Amino acid sequence: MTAWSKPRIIDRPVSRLGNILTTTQKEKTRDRILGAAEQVFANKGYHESLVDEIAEEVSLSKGGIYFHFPSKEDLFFSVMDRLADRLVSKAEAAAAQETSPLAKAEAALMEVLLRLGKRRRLARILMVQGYSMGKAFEAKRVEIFGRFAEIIKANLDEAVKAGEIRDVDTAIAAHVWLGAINEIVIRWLYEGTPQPAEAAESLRGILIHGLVVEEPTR
Amino acid sequence: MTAWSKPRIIDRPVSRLGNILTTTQKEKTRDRILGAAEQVFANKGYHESLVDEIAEEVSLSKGGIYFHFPSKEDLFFSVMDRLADRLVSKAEAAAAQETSPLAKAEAALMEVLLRLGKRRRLARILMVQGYSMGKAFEAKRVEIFGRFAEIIKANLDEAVKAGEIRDVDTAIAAHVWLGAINEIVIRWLYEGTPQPAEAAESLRGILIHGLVVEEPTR
Amino acid sequence: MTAWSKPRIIDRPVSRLGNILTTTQKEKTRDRILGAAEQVFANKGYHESLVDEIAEEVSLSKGGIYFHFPSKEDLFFSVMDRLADRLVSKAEAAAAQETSPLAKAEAALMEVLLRLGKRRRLARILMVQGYSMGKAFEAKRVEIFGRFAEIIKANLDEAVKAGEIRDVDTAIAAHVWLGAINEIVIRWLYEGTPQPAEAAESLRGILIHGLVVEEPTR
Amino acid sequence: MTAWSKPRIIDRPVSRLGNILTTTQKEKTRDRILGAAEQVFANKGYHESLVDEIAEEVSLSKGGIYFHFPSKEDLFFSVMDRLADRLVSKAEAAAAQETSPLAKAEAALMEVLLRLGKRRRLARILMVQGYSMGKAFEAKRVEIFGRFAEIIKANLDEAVKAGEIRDVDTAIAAHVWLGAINEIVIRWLYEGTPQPAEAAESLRGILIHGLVVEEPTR
DNA sequence: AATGAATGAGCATTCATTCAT
DNA sequence: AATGAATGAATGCTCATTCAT
Repeated sequence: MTAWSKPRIIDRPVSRLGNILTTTQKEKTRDRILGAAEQVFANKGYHESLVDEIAEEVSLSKGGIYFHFPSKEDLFFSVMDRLADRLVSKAEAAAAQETSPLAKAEAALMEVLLRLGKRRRLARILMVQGYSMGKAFEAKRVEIFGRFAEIIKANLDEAVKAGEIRDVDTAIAAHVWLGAINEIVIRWLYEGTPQPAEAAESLRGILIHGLVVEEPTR
Repeated sequence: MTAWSKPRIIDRPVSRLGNILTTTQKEKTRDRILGAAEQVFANKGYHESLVDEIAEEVSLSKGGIYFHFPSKEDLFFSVMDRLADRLVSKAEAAAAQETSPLAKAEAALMEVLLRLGKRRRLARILMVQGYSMGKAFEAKRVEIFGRFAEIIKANLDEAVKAGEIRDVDTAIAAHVWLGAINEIVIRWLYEGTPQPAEAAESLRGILIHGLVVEEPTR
Repeated sequence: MTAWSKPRIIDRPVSRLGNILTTTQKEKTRDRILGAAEQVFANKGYHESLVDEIAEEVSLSKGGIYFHFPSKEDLFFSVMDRLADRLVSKAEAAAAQETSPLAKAEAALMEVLLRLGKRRRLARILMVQGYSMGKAFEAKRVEIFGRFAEIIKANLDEAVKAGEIRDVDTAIAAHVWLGAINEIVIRWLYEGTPQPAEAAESLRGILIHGLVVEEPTR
Repeated sequence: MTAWSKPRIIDRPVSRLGNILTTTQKEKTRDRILGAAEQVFANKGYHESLVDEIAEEVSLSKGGIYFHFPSKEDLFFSVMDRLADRLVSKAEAAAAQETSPLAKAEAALMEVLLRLGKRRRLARILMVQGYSMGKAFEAKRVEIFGRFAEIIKANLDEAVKAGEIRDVDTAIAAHVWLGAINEIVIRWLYEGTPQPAEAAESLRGILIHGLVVEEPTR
């Protein structure tokens, strides 16, 4: 935050370089729409959100929305993508902070959990609303979860190579982790407790413990 | 009206035992509707399923459906409940076969996983469609998952007491388990692989391993 | 008219013969819709007619219309067909009154002309509105005109055989006749004059004269 | 605005002759639009043609179109007028080649028929699309047909005076001729056969024959 | 118990037109 | 002269629900 306060990228550097470095007015409006849509969709779900409401939220006419997005459906997808992009970036950044593969995986996981735990809206859209539509939509949720799973899996693979964890099916493990997060977050969303941050420690214990080398006798 | 005033031959068994042992015609129709609805909902999701379609499926008129169920919403809930009831029973039965608490929990979990893995329809409705509606509906999914979580948790609690597993937050553990199942099943639903039965072993390894006593050094 | 006053077909003879002789309630409503649609379409043209208006005209809800017709487009086609059917019947009946082939053709032609000349609504829909839409619709107009042309042509063919008229291309002749009617009626529709009935004599003279073998004295 | 205040080099020839001999840039663009519109309207009909499409066709923005034409409706009218003007000129030129009144009328008629027969686009717009709109538009078609009718009628009147043809109602006769052309062309448009050029001889035979005083030997 | 015709509120999408630049 | 983002009125169609029989 503070870092941003000094040098700033100028809003409309009209240069011969074209749009490479600039954010056009059109893009800004598009972004405002995305923001408003995110809010409305998170609050009311896809079906109960009206294009009119989103338009009102951005102080734009309904037609204005349709100038930027071909359909309500497409708009929803764009919202999901934007959220996922951000979350993936954060998760990757968190992973980059760590050195050991297992720690990287763990960091990514926790980053996602805690971030979802802080932003109900984000959580609602990513975890829940993705299902709210026909077949076409469900695929989107799967796609996005897949992206997260990839990150986790890649690190787990490294961890296996490094001998940090047992030689389990890392793809399944990655989905187990995500599934766990999903469930915890949803439960929080609907029952209000426990907050993801509170559940984090137990969750980490169970998940990590499930993979580490020390073969339990049982 | 007038036609009804005369005595008519009733085609359903009227016994003094009341409805305890008999299945009235009405109940049979209700059940047929439920079955048809289950199919349609599973295939097309709540919003894309039309009451007309369900009616057609049961060879009943739309009005006929409404004689048995007050609303489409209610019908959907009933379908979910019926499915959940059955699944819970199976899970409990599976648990009853085992003796050690951990084994009971594990058995219940696996039963659910494998059963979902065998019936896409069941899985789709329970795992996915529950979200497909407004706020009111989402709660249903949470409620049902809660029932499963309860069973798991109860057994895990016993397992803790028995010293079979570490003293973790069993509520969270239960949800981790369910979340894992959920994710694996959804992935299978959309990507077709791995089949739950195939993933079962890895899954079991990871989840059980995450709880058992043998403290790993890490 | 008067003929109808005595013996009448009963509205709902519920017999074992089923619907063969009866007009069901549904069919009556369908017919009322057709009538209202005919009026609205004739007055305002296809595009400027609203389904709402038609509904209002029949005192039915918009949904009611859609219960009977799958789309506005289909409704319009049905209106055209109904009108064409009637007109074709009349034309055939008129032809049947005559004995010589040429007289038959002539009678059919005149019947159509005069009937259109009496009912602006009929004329507007058949002659003009058929074009009011995309490709799909234009074909309808062509189809209907084709039906009329067939009748004329068939009789002209006979007339040729009978030596009543010259051996011209009867298909073209039939279309010339229809084109002439079309133009006269449209002109009347828009300029109000001359009324088809007034133009009939001149028209007949020109058209028949164009075909007969020798200078007819008539 | 400020930029415009300075004197600028004008790229269009400004002569004292005004616009009589020069075609301004603006007029050229206007013409290009007209050409593109003609194409689009002919292909898709008025309602299904979008201003956007026409704009794209001319490589102009939608706003650009509106700088030259006040409305889509007006643009369509202009297209019709342009086409009609050309066709009228040709018809008149063709008539001027002949000497006898009847031959003049006949020449004009044939010119129109054959020219329409060569250019589907022209035919579609003039014969069919004129109806494609509300009341206001239909009048245009009537107006244009009226112009053609006038030419025919004037010559027929002369022919009557000259004793070439019978003393029929020339207004009606003119419309009969046009109606015949109309129908033949439309039939060709939709059924592809016979081509106007092929039908011309039969058509001429029937129409002329319908007017001439005695059985023409021709 | 069931039918099926009818309701009516609901809504996404279209597109000609405008206007600041 | 031209752009293109934005407007906003317009409207066909859907579908859960009702209700007279």
